[in-house]
Amino acid sequence: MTNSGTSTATTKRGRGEKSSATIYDIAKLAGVNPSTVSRALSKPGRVSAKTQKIIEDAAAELNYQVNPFARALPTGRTQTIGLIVADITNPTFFDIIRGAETTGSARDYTLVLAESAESPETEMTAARRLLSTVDGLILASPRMDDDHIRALAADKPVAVINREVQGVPCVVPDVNKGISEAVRSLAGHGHTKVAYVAGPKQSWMTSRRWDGVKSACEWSKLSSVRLESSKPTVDGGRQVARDVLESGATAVITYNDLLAIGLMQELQAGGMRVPDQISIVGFDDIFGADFTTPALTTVRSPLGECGNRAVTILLDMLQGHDGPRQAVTVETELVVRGSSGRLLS
Amino acid sequence: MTNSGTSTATTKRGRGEKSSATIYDIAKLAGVNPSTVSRALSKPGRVSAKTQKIIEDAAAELNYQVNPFARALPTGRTQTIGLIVADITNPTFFDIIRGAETTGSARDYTLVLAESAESPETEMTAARRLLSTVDGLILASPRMDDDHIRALAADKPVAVINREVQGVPCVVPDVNKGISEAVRSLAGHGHTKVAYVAGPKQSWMTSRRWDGVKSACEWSKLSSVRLESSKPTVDGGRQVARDVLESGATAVITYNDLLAIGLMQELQAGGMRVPDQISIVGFDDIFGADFTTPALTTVRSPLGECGNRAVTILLDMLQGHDGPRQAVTVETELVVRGSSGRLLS
DNA sequence: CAATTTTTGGCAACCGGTTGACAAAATAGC
DNA sequence: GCTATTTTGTCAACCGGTTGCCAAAAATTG
Repeated sequence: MTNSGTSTATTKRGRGEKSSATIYDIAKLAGVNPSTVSRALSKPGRVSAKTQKIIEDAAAELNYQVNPFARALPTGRTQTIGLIVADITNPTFFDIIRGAETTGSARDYTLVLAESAESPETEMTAARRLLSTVDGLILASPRMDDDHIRALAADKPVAVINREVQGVPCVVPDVNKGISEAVRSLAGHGHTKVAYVAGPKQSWMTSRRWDGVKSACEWSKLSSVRLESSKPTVDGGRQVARDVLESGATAVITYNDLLAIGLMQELQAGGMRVPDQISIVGFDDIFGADFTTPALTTVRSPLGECGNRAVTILLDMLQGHDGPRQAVTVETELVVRGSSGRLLS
Repeated sequence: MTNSGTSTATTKRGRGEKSSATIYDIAKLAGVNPSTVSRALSKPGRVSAKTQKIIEDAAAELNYQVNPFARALPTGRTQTIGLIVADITNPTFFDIIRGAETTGSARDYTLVLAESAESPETEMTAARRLLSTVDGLILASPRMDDDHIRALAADKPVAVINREVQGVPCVVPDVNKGISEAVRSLAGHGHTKVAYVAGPKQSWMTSRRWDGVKSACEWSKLSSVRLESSKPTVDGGRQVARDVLESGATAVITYNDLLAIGLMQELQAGGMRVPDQISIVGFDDIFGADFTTPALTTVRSPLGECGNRAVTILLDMLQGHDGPRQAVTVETELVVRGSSGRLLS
């Protein structure tokens, strides 16, 4: 039925767009059927070596590039992966994006980025929209609930970073290792009371980290207290400074680095000497964590590896392998800088 | 790639993929021809009001979502924009990305992100690859040469941020305004010699900023000297500290904030008091610029607006309007923080 | 009321690939 | 040399939309 091999090369194709070579052009140049060209380009081996060479040479001569839409239509595949992050300007996601992009590129996949702006509704909308054009989806610190995530995973392969969801492959930093190191370090410096400044209420990682802090303090026989913050930002850290002082804690572990930085700035502005009078430990080791004076001690999450592993899992699933049954964990580690140390008064 | 789509879901449509409604399903339910459905959905008005309603109701009942590949094939349109940045983890690009994404979303476009890793070759490869799937492309601080950029623009609409390219629409911060404010401020504080720490040699903006610094210093009768850095990073700033001291300058303007931050850290580690003994001014007001002690004085580029304007220009071009003949400029402004001030010794 | 014009929905070709089915050509086995 | 099997290229239907062309129906005009 389709007999477009008769239409001329340079006009009327791709209506209104600049024309470029198609498999029909290659077929004409190589003297074979377009289906043979398609097979040669997407299933080498199904075509003889001699024919394969003729077609490859013709494709090179015509500077042929496959039209991804035309290929996606019959196959449903687009060689793209979607990645949704909670906040595109939150540096926690930089290395996740970087790791995902690097691994995807290595396997000829393009990354499409979107953000949820911390809203479960916006996140779901973005996810549904992306799912129609990508092969698989990664959700980094997703805000929607587990059922919604599983519903998405029923459509196409989904991987989650920074949260465990039953039935969906996940990559999660093992926060307990880094927290244990942090608490051990603080105990060794003579601290006896640790405050934990929490993150967003709907964040799975907020309570995970609090659980880790509590457990580690119990182990090291330190007392611990949880303080709420209004938002996981520098400003949120500033706002919680009074609560921290009133808590009587001499060491603070925050939900993320931004809170730690804001807290440090506010305490220093009030005359507190860090770490002489209070030690501060952040989380994630984000970009800018070492800009402060003193530089921030923090629990580093290997976020690049999170991105890397999530993409690897996704692409394996796209190739027919089952996703891992249990969450893949990556290790955190304490990065000691100047903001934590021995109490001097 | 392996053919994992061997299992069928419910019917033989979308081979191997989960089926969903198409215009053929709507046509059957509404009792009209598929072409009528297509017209109703993409050209309301070309169909009678009565038929339009029947079709819209049927589409809603079937939870119909247009397949973007199928639509892209005959029209060449995908409702996506590509954005290539030089370094995805360089905070200069965060607000560009944010501004672009926000404006794109508002007009129903998806943003596809890629990076050039500061390499003209990688950038060209990414650009060629993106151009086959997006409607238009934005290059932020591109590293490829002008001819290559114009070649891309010959294929599809292209807009450039942070650089002027003849024949291609550009959005460029007017660095001279911010630089003039910075130099005026330094002159007012009694400084007489300003060092400029340059950025990447192939960066168009490097020399633009140097020209601005030179001119502003001449105007204010300050002497100026240009120092090279090995890379536009915190480490690059550290490495140039000795050169800065040897130059005898009492004020420094750097190519970007990262250089300023590294420089400040190294000078402070060597016992210099900022700003009492040397003033430091950065550029762009990136994320983390106010983490330092003292917080960094910097020339803010309205990067979000750059992203915003570039998308607006691109989408206007996609709707048939000509791009602006001259570069669109956005104003920079000096943000005075603690790292610049009066000399005290 | 008839002729003319406009509106509207259907037909089918097309976008650029993929792929099952088929038959011709090539190869292997007896 | 003949038969059976395998290899290989072609045919054409398909993926899910779009749209030029056409004719029937509806509306308008004289």
